Amino acid sequence: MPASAPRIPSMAGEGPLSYAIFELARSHRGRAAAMLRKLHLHPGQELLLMHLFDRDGQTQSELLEAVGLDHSTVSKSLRRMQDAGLLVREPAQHDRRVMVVHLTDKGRAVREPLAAMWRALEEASTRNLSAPQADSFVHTAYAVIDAISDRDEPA
Amino acid sequence: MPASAPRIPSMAGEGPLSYAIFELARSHRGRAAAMLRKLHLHPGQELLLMHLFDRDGQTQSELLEAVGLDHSTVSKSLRRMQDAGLLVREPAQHDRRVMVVHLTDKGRAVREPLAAMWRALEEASTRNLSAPQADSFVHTAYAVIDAISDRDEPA
DNA sequence: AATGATTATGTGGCTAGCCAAGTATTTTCT
DNA sequence: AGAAAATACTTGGCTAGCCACATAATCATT
Repeated sequence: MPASAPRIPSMAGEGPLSYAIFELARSHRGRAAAMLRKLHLHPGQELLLMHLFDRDGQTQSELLEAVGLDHSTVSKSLRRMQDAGLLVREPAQHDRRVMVVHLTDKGRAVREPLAAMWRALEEASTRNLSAPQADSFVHTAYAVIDAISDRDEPA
Repeated sequence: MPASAPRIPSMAGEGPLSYAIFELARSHRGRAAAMLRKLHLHPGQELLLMHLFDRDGQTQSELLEAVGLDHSTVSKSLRRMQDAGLLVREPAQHDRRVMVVHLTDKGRAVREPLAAMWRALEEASTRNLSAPQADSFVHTAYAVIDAISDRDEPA
């Protein structure tokens, strides 16, 4: 029992849904991080790998657009993943600014274990949930994402 | 339109709920970070403040237990918050290991703006949601939290 | 063709967060 | 009392992630 249920500060009552998202994110990330560590991955790296599994040889820009993170974050993560032997970056021929990212054998080898991790994480997360309840949750989650990422400055 | 909807990698299909939590966490954190920046706070600091608003003069251990983060994280955050003039740390009289944390006037001044931020964040998050839908979402979120933070190693 | 803008990426600097190791003080145990 | 263990906190080291600035290469414009 490491998590030691955090106490809820009274100000959280100003935003019950927001606070719930907050706590959920922390729990979920912690759990995912523990599972990823067994695959020798750091949180966030699995996202890049998953996009490369879908299409190897993407440029850094394409990946960055796909994951939606800052380009500096992606740049640094990819460098560390290259250092770890998961992938290789090479400048493109027709445009020497562009870096093309290719998985290595070691990178490709993570595919099945990573898929298994997602299944295990999903199983753990939905343990207390009925199927419709999970569906509804996912649906609402995307509605919230739409609501808060729509425009930058609300007004 | 900064967010630029990230593409969903096919492996996310192994864990639709987990992936939704993932994306929701990122959107929500980004939005909260932007709002907190206007209060000159960094993400995570508001949690510590909120607990101090409930009870000033807590020890570092009590705070750490309350927020559920690593003690080193709390230690560093509190130091930076002290540097920023939000709070003061002083060793306790009866036990000189213990650091007692007190809000400064500047720290207390953040209370109302922070509460307003939570209300604004909640309003933005629930914009597309009916009240029962939001309630149900929160309920499910805590069910997921219970499920994944229950025990450390599932088996 | 040369200049200026745009694009693609890298670097530095900051905070959050974790783990592991270290220090200091108190408590416990022999 | 003295030694060992537990407690409270700090520090160092690492990655993620952001912003801001810098660099290089391509494209556009005159």
